[in-house]
Amino acid sequence: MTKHHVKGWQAIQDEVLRRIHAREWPPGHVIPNEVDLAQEFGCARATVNRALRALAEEGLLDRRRKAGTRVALHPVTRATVDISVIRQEIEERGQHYDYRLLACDTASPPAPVRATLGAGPALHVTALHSGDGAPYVFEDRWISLKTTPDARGADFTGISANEWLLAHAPYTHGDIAFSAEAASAQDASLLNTAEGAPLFVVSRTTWDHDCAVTAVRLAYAPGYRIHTRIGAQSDSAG
Amino acid sequence: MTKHHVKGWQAIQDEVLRRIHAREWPPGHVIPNEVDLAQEFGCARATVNRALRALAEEGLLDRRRKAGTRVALHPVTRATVDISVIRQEIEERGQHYDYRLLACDTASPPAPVRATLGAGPALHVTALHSGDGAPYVFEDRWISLKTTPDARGADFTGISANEWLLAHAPYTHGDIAFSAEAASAQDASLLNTAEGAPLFVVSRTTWDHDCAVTAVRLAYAPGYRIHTRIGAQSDSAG
DNA sequence: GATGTCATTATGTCTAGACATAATAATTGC
DNA sequence: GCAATTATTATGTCTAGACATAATGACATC
Repeated sequence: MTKHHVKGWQAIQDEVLRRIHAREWPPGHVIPNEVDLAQEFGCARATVNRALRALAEEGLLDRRRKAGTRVALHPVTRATVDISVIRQEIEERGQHYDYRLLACDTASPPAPVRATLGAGPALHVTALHSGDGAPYVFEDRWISLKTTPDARGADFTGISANEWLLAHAPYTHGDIAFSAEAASAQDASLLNTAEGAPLFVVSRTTWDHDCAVTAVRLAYAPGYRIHTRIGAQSDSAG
Repeated sequence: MTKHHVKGWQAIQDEVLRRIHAREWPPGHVIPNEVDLAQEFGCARATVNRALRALAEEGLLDRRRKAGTRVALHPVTRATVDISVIRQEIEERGQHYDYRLLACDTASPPAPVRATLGAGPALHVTALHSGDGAPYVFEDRWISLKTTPDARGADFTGISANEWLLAHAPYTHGDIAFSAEAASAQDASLLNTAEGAPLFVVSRTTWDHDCAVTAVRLAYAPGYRIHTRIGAQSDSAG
């Protein structure tokens, strides 16, 4: 009813956020429709739509045609993790980046890799990325030579496979998994830790349409953690 | 120049994506401005804006006023991880959810927790969540009684602190870290594994404006992995 | 040469109105 | 009563035009 006459869709978002947070609109509550809100805020419906859509994308609101907009009942915490190039990741910590190629052979990948990468010939590249001389992450990668034949002639001593692929092999979608693994003998010796030590491992596979491009296992040195913030938005604590 | 006359902003997004992917617009390339693209696609500028803005939010395009829009040079892989309520997480795996409260005391939190949660009195809640009888995750939580005094009277035997807070304690923002830790003696006995075993650990702290609400450490049973897809969009493989 | 102003440019956002679409509610026919 | 049809409703999207804003480049000034 009150005309707030705020300016911009962000101000509307803030006000909606405030009401959710203040439990004026508790979880599950159906909020007024866009036309009513537009009138209340003294703006066009498109502006309200912009604000509500953004909140829905963040998982805070559930929107369904005809049914209306309601405050999310199971506010799924949506954490966005930015994964950059390893060199960049190390340099952002203010450390000197160092890279060492360990091996690079054409081989037939083991069964678990072959399951995702396909049966064709593949390039097996292993490398160690270091920060200020200390081992940072061990990269164990398989590149499909069927999808990316150019990789055969690439020289991974100067540029990491990580970055070479960035520049030469596009992909359409991928698949990431985070897990904790016990360090193998190889992991341990490379990362300068004990066998069996808990390592943070990122496993990634990328596809170009239907063809798998590369599968990589990144084993980080002990102490590594991925850190991210959730929301300047609101939900409920859980 | 060619009029494609596609329908909808998603079709425009697809076409832009195709050009990026086909290296017609390589990384770093400045793409035509919105007005020109709108003319090419035979639509309003707002529609082009919608498509490009979505791609920029995904990290694929860099947009700056006046400078124009260019294909991202360092395509940061942006993985969004959805973290739901533990009960839901287990039930989605088709398992029977079981919850057991281990302890619930008012105490002064240890230094590392106190650093984030503040010096006031806090409730220490520990619990074990299981799926089909097998231990799934060990929850070790501190709740600030200054921020959430109601927690003192709550009964966490029937409902987990995880879910109680969802319903009673709103938050504005938070902080998540994923790491790999060696199982402590307590972790090991509860999760039915060996001491020193690699565990996937999620550490989360949430705030309500300036006041910390709760800090929790979730130690998952061995084998746990967080899994997510990246992009139906395009980038480069890395 | 260094600095400050102004015009230009591309994106950012807003408006008012329109049609599309999906899901629900009401109504009709059997 | 039950099923099929129709109306209603709220969101989804698009349009054409407008002004705002930030960054750049050109020009003028010191």
